[in-house]
Amino acid sequence: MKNLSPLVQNFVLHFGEMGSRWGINRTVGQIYALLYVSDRPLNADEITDALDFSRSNVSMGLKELESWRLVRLQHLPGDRREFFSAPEDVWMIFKTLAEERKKREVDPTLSMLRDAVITDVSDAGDKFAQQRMKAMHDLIELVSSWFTDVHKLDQDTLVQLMRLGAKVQKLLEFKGKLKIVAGGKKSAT
Amino acid sequence: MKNLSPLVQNFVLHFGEMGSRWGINRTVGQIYALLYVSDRPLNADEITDALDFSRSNVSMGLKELESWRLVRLQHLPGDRREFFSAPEDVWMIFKTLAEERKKREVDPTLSMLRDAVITDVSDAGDKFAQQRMKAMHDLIELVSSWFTDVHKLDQDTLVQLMRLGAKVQKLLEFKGKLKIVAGGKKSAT
DNA sequence: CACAATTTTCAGTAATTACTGAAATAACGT
DNA sequence: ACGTTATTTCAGTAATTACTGAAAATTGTG
Repeated sequence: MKNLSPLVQNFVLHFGEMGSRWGINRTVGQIYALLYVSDRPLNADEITDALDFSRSNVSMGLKELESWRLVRLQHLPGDRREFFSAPEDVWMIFKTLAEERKKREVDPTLSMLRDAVITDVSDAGDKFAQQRMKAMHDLIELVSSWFTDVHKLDQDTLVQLMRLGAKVQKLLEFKGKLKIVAGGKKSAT
Repeated sequence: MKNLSPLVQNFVLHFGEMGSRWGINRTVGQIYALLYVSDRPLNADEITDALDFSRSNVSMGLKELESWRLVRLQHLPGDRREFFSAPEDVWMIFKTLAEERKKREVDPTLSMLRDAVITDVSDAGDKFAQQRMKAMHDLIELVSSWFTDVHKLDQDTLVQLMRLGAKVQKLLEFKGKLKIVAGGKKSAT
């Protein structure tokens, strides 16, 4: 790791370690971290140079980051090389990450569960297993469609909701009461 | 994989694959899946038998699942062996998982970022990097403290909130208006 | 189109992580 | 305390995943 300040080096190394706890490997994590804190787009050689692993590894790492939509490729005028940068908006990054993980991990599971619960089974053990799968399916579906829904909200609303935290309960209770008063027959569900 | 119905076998295999995308390895994923759909606690030998890998591997896998608080150990009267089961409440499972991941992945990152942003730096590049780290820190802190907060809500409230989805925006707008009317000086933040 | 610069691919190898079997330890009943 | 049964540990090995260097492919330029 050449030419990296201790501050950046530390950040990069941490992301390397963390990366390997997720599906992403160490070098990919480091490349992303480097791009994230860089004040300008970097080309593959600069990354190779800064992080000290092979040029081909950087190439593969960048490909992987592109598949996660976490880096943007751009060309600088009068320069033939490809430059990479990490989008600046942290909320956008968060959303992208959530979307990709959902696509790769949640959706396949959901579809497996959906198939499983509509299978005809006679065995008592299978019946029980199916109930359990249904419970899991319903939870995942609820949470993940909530996620998709909430993605549509603009950033300010999202921040407002987060800041509200557990106090959202009061708001929901209040909403319940409103419904009773307004609708008469509707209960506070 | 002996004595497993196709339904269960499929579920178990899927969890094995998925497990390896997370930090958890294939066998641990399979053990959990098996316990999750089982209608009674199982002992280590039964698991070994059903999944066809070594007794010692099962032992290690169970230890790992215990460290994630995803399985419960219990003793059956008149039986010396240890029996394991997966807690039934899916919301509880989800919360446990979120808590553990937060503890293992988010908290260390947060603490690294906190240290990084309070470091004194003079270099312009470092100053920029620090800004970026601050943005990341603030987002993670917001989301993760929201998580902690929301954990305290009872299940029904949580489900209600999720069902509301993007409509929560209306509620927040309404809340804003209320504040203006009631407080006079308070703005709808 | 030929050449130079850049990026990608991929077979081979290194490093890491997962798994096993045997031995050690622990838990219990007599 | 002894023997039996259950569980854990751990060194060795297998399997997987990550990384490299050299060669191939691609891209742009005169």
